[in-house]
Amino acid sequence: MRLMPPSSADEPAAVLLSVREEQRLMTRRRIVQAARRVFEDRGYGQASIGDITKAAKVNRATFYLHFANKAAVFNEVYAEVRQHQTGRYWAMLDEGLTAGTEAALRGVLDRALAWWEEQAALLPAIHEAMASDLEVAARWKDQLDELAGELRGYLGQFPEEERDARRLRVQLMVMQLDQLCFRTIVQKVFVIERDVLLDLVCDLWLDSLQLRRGSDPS
Amino acid sequence: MRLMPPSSADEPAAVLLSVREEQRLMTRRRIVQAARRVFEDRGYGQASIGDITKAAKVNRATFYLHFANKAAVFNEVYAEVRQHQTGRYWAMLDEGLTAGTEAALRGVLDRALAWWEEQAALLPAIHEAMASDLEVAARWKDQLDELAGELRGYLGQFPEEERDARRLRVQLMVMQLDQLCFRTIVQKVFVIERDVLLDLVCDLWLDSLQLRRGSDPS
Amino acid sequence: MRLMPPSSADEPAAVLLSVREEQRLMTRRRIVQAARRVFEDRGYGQASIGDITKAAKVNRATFYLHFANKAAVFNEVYAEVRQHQTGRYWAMLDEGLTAGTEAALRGVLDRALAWWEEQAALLPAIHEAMASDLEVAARWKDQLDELAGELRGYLGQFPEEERDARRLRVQLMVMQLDQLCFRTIVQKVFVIERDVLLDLVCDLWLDSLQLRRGSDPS
Amino acid sequence: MRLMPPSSADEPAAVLLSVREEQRLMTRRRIVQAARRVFEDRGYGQASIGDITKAAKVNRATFYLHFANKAAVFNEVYAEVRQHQTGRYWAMLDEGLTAGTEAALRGVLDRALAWWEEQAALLPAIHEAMASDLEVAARWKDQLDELAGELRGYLGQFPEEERDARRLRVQLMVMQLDQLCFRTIVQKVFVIERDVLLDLVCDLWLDSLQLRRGSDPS
DNA sequence: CATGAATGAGGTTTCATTCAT
DNA sequence: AATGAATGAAACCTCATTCAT
Repeated sequence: MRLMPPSSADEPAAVLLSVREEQRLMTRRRIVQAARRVFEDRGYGQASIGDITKAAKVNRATFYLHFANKAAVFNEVYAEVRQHQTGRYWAMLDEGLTAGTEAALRGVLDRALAWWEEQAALLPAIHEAMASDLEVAARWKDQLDELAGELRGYLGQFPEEERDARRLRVQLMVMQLDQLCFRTIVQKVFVIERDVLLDLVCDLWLDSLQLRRGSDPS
Repeated sequence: MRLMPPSSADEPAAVLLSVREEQRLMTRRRIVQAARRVFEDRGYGQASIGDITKAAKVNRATFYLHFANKAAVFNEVYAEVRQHQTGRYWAMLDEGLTAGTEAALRGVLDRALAWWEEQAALLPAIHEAMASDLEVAARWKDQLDELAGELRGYLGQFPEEERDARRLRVQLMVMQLDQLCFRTIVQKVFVIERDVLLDLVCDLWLDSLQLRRGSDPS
Repeated sequence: MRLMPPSSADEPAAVLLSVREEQRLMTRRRIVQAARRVFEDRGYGQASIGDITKAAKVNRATFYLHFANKAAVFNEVYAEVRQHQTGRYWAMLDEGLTAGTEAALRGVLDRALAWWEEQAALLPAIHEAMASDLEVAARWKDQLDELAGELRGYLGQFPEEERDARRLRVQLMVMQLDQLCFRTIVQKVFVIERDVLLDLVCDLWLDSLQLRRGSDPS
Repeated sequence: MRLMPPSSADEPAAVLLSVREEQRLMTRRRIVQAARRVFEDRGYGQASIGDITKAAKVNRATFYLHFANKAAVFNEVYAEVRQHQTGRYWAMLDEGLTAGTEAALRGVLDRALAWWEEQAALLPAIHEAMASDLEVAARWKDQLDELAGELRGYLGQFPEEERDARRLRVQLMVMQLDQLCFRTIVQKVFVIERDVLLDLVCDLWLDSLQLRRGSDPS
């Protein structure tokens, strides 16, 4: 599609992009950022492309130069969120589970809740998109699978034949946490204080994953 | 106003309705049933009122005579699903948990999966509506709370002060099951065989709810 | 249309009407009165039959039992207004013109303004109907012609051959007064104080109808 | 933004418009002209936007690109009519009144009648709109006020303190003429031959405005 | 590359009107 | 005589999308 990129683009960090290319990326960026704001304000279904282009101060037709449709921008917005999360989050979870102590687990879960609190604005849109758009749901599953890949420390503790079941369990617990956070933090349809919530979840994980309780003794 | 109904009308329960009333209810019923079909086919967001009235072979204006908008019919469709579920399902769950044996629990969860399999067609719409419509989400929460009310047998086993936490745990496990079923049975984004799924969930519940494992009697 | 009115109806005042007939008239009356209120509130075009039946607390279908359409009720409402006006108003005008003095004329015009002020609420609807409905416009012309019939005193002063032109002139002046009142009193698009308005019109009539000015001497 | 227009664009009056602009104006023009035809055929209230776009062979959405609603196009149509009238008409009236002779006045009024005859088709819509839409009524008042501004010749004949009253009188006579023309020429609810009408009006104006009758010289 | 203009396809809603009761 | 239910037509409006510039 690009005809004359004078040299290799997208390798390291600060390659020289042609002026055009740079403008193009900037516009794309503007659209993505505007889209995020719009999705936060209006959710997924209610957000129209008109809303997005208006927010980005870009012509509606320009949008179609960069994205095929609403789902496409949404995926880009969502990808950013996931990128931000994935690296740290999962690795941390592995550490916490490997340590296996209540304190470690609590730390991890506390961070998870914090992440939810930060992202609260965008999450209704994400849930909506996930419920209505199979493609988005598939991405979410990918993420759960990435998680599986990161659990090397934790899974290493178990004999080969148990690992699949263990991995699945953790995935289920994460899924449950997701739901819970969504209903309590985002939708507020479930009303529990943060501390109580944290205690509850922590206890539940300890039992469900059969981790040693409380005092990690000698 | 009614001149001639020679004897008591409208007392007990399944009384003679006036002809008018009956026709009216039939039309309403047709709309609700058609709506269900449409929601099953197209999900919530993509379903238009035109689709529904076309399916019900009823004039568009007639729809508005019975319902204020799409959300209103949806609520009626959803209410039917819940009614169908609630009575049996929760009571059964209470029994299973009270028995506390793996076999009993497995039986219950098997029934739950069966329910999900039956309802699979409508569930995408339900999830969509729940994600985008706070009111529908609130109904879902109500249902979880009804559940709590039915757990008399199970909760009775615990001392007063533990009950709240226990109740919450069960609710969380149900929530998790919901999610899991949705992703595996409905969206099929998670691929697990039914047996494996059942084993997994059963084990997880036993641990999470700290029920006695396997053979109880002997 | 009436099958069994036991005796002549509509002659004097208190003929015995059959019960049905009486109910019928009452309903009709309710509709007309409600219609008037609605026309006053919303004008002619914006008033819907639904508005009227809602205001009359009568079923929409009932409306069609009494009137063919909106124009039909409007005509009945309008007829009442005209009835109320015609008798006094025109006779008075004849007297004023016959007297021919400024004082007399001023009295008449003052009453005319008062009438406009009273009717202000309904007039926008009347004007609207008159502009869009030829039939209503025809009624208005009828009224102007009735006026002509009442001017016996005034026209009697002139020789036979002049009378037509004189009559026409008066009609034109009334028409002008109508317009003026509508713009000033009802639409308030023309802003003049009442006194100034009265002076102006009075002077204009004196000139236009060539009446003797001011002091009616000897 | 325009890079290459080598020399001055858009200065004087009938400049080169960009191709885009020109196309846009053409479309707008088509809509306005079609609207006029539709208003002539169906009046104001009965004319729908669908009628207009069908007549213009333009998509309904295109309409909304150019106008906010029916009232907006109507105002543009009406503005054209007024533009066409204003310049000549009022100036002519001033001349006629300044001359003050019956012949001159008759000439003016004859032209006025001719204007009404030309515009007859659109006038029902105009009256309708004026009756139901206060904004349109306000424009009509503006026009009467413009008239006032043009009467320099005529008003100059009177002492300062009389001018206001004189101006108002002329305005009233114009208003009356409007009404009369509407009822006779457009609605034909008043039936008078053109000559008789002209005589009548002419005489009436002479008296009302106290102009010298008939023979001017001597 | 970006844009203004135009389109077509729907969607929701409101009305006037007619039947069967 | 009065009504509740149903209808069909149409109105208005909004969106996603595509051209020509």
